[in-house]
Amino acid sequence: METLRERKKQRTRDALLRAAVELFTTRGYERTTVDEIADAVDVSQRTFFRYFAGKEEAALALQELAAARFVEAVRERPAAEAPMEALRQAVLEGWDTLGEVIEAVVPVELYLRMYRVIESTPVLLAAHLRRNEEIEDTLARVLADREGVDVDADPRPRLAVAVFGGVMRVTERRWGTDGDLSLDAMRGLTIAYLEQVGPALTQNWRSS
Amino acid sequence: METLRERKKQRTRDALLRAAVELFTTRGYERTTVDEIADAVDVSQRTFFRYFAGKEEAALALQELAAARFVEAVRERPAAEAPMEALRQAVLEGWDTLGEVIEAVVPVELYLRMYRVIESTPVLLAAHLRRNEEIEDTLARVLADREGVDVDADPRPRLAVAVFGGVMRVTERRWGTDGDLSLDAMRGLTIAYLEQVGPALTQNWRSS
DNA sequence: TTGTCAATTGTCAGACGCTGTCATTAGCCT
DNA sequence: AGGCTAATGACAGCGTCTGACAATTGACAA
Repeated sequence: METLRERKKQRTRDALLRAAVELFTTRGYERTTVDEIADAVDVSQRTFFRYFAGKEEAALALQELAAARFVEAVRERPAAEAPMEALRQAVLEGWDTLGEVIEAVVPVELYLRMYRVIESTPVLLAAHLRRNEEIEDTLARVLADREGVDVDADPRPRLAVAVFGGVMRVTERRWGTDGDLSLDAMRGLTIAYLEQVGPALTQNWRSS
Repeated sequence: METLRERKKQRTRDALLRAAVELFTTRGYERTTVDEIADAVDVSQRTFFRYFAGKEEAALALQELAAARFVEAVRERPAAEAPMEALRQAVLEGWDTLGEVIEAVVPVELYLRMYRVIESTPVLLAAHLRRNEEIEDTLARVLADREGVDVDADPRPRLAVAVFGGVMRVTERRWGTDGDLSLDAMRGLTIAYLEQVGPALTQNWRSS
């Protein structure tokens, strides 16, 4: 069982995260100060920085949950599966179960709106993309392990993951731009776009 | 002919950029303050911010030159060329002629060292990746125009560019990690990695 | 040449993110 | 209960960046 101190810390962190996301999605990221977040939870500004390395980290914390889940899903895919297929299945699985994970902290509604804030805030988008690269690095190692190749000598794991990541980014952006901001819509786009990668690279666009 | 005022402005900007890159590559990005850059050129801190939107912009200005050149090269590719081939040729052409463009502002040596600074400085890497995405957006439009498809309705231009961009990023990172930090080495890696994309996506990695 | 106008710059003040330090508070454990 | 340690608050300070205003300097016409 958890100690009182740990429970208190968890509650403070959750409260800070909730307040931050709430403010970011209403007032906007840049127009929200750390002081406002801290005040909303009634702690000092210094305490905020003890729970989050910076304002950015609070803004990306929810995405981090989704990402961690995705990496886990890839790790648990059967080894017999081809690399790209494992990534595909893992990401689809992720969209299906994401709701539960997020809902434990904030309403899914907020998660979806936070996504748009990230996409429309240059500094957040930049941080998000950098984080994506770190995740791709992890995934490349996972795939290399599965296939028994050396990730430093063989470029194929990194190439495959980079291509997959690129497609997912295009999907993500399209999703954020379209009107339908739901996990179901994301699922559909993911499937459709992954199917079109082959044709986009090899076929003649004009003849279709 | 240029007016005196314009020449002076250009000289100030060049001097600031040179001083900034010089300091970034020696002392490091984070450990260099805007005041130091401004002092090195003997202007006020405020003036620095009139020439550059922020410290970041000064750090990425050289990369911006290279990127602009690349986009131009794609625009000038013959329309008959397949999309991916046009990108491939343009980027190779870019590596060949990059030296001249850079040398007009700073020694190429500094450009190459600045690349490593970007790669190893989280906030700069993040900004670099975001800028890459903007460029990919531009390229998608260029390709869509060439092929006569609608960039908003047809996902293939964005997918193709994203895949290409992903491969280039892997190449770039490998280049920065390897010892040989020359434009020739970059050229070689680019060719090799682009050749391996197909195999990485379709073939079985274990059997080769 | 000189006076007027506009552009460039310096100075100052201040917001905001973030960090180090130290005293204070509050939970933990014997 | 009382000592130990972790968490917090309060304060001071650094660095990036912005707004406002005054001073300077180049452009251009009378």
